[in-house]
Amino acid sequence: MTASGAVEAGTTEADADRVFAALASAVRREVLRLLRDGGPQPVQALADHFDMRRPSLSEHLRVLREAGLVSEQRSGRQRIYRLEAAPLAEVQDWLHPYERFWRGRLKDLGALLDRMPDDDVT
Amino acid sequence: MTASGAVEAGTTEADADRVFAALASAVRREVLRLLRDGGPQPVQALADHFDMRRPSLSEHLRVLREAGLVSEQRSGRQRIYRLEAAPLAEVQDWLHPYERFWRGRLKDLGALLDRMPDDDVT
DNA sequence: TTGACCCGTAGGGAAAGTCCTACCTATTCT
DNA sequence: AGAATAGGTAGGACTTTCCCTACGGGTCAA
Repeated sequence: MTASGAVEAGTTEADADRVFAALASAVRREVLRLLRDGGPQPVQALADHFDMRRPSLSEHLRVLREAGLVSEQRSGRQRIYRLEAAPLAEVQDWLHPYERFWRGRLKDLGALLDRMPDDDVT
Repeated sequence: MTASGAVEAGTTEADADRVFAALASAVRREVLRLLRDGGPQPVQALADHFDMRRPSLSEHLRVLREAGLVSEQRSGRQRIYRLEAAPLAEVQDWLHPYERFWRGRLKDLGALLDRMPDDDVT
């Protein structure tokens, strides 16, 4: 009921924790970029881009997998990793309510309204 | 040249690390939501929403501050915290190149193209 | 000035993250 | 079958995070 369901509207806070934590690493973001620009790839092809032992990269891949950001498909003795962007779509959804804070001049209106709850701050 | 510059186009990987890491905590995301919906507030008002000692919340606020997600303004013996959404705008920018992976049927086209770089995966 | 209040910092302990070096399984080639 | 290849797991060292209890500095009210 967590990954195979149809729509799965409910994203828990723990899910969001995992996704943001997974993104909080330059190595893992680079892995996602490689999968985005280079398509699905086996581990070795990804590892070539990093100055790091393969077991360490394996752990990064595990973090990405548990966040739902990549999936693996076994093919012979290789594991093909593929980008799974659904969690990123949820990040974008999470972002929406904040948009008015940086969208053009609307920001000024928003900031003005936000200043009202307090009495005066000089 | 890091926080007060005009446009500051260059966002380093370390900056992104800090922003995503800051967002990887339900407590800190809730702080952002409180500032978004309730406007700028002093620490005590924020602390009332959490089952946590205030010094701990202070550390969370420091993490958010160092990520540029909030700013503080001293007012008497209070510190008014305000949402700073600029880093969130950069998160959205980071997200853009991934959009085609979840946008409608375009996803299928993208997935098809992504499958080509490899020879055969059966 | 004394005391109450707001809030940050210091330091400690438990847990988690990140890298490493072995080591293991599964698959393919000869 | 035996060797080589692909890649995950185990366990250790080091660092970071996150919570806590003290404690210190600035501000306001009496």
